[in-house]
Amino acid sequence: MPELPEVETIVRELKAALPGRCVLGVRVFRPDALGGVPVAHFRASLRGECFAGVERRGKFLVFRLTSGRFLVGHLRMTGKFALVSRPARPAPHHRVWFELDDGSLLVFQDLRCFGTLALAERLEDYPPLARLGMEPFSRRFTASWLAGALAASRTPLKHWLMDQGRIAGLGNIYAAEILFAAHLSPLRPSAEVTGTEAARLHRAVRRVLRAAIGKNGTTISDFRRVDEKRGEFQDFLRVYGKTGEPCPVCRTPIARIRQQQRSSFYCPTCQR
DNA sequence: AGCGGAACCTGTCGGC
DNA sequence: TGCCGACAGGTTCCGC
Repeated sequence: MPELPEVETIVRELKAALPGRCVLGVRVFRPDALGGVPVAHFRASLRGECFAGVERRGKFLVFRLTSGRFLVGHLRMTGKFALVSRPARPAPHHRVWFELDDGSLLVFQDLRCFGTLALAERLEDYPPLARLGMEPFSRRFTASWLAGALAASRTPLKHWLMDQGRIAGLGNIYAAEILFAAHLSPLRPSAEVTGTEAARLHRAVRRVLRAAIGKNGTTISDFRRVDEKRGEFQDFLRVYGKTGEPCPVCRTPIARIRQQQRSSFYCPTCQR
């Protein structure tokens, strides 16, 4: 589910509600969400903690706690955070409850159980975060940086864009949409991208992500915002999931291929 | 360096 | 109706 725009949407909504709230209690219904950390330790560490802030790094959610420590979450395919009033019992996919001091509940739920929660003393000590590459909205993400980074690899563009160690936050949907916007084939070896094309790709990355954030992300089947509302960017997708439908620019049927065990969607005419 | 495959786990959908 | 395979927004690890 969640790529950068969906995580950004959730972070913005949590940021509006969570800072200042404190954790009265933690209930863990699915211990494997904790990446091997013993449940007792996780609960004891968080009880009494207060939220100071919520940020996004790549597709990770970073909860800054008043003690100076961090709770770091990754939603993988089907994870969600929701702020709800406390139900009598956990819903089927509820994994962890954080009971807050205003009577509300921060719920981590995850149908497929790929998502993770972790505690970190310092962010740089948490390897999954340390491995991440460039933030697309960082000032250091420039067309010339992109051109140089692309030149260093021959991997196909689609795969290149989804490599979190290069640019952090792009997944299968937005890699496809960005390549369509940039008129570049997902199959193109990254080192063969010219300077002009790299500049086009750079603009497309920011333009597509900004548009998707503006529409609160993409809900294909089960992405939900913090308040259970759906995103709206699915109505603006141009190639993702559109196999056989006419390209919005040239009417060529959108093609679907397999790359790195993932589906890629593109227009064979517009994207070269 | 880069690729294919498998693994983690659950649910849905289409075909027969 | 039922069974079976394919597929799903992600990441990591292993072998070639």
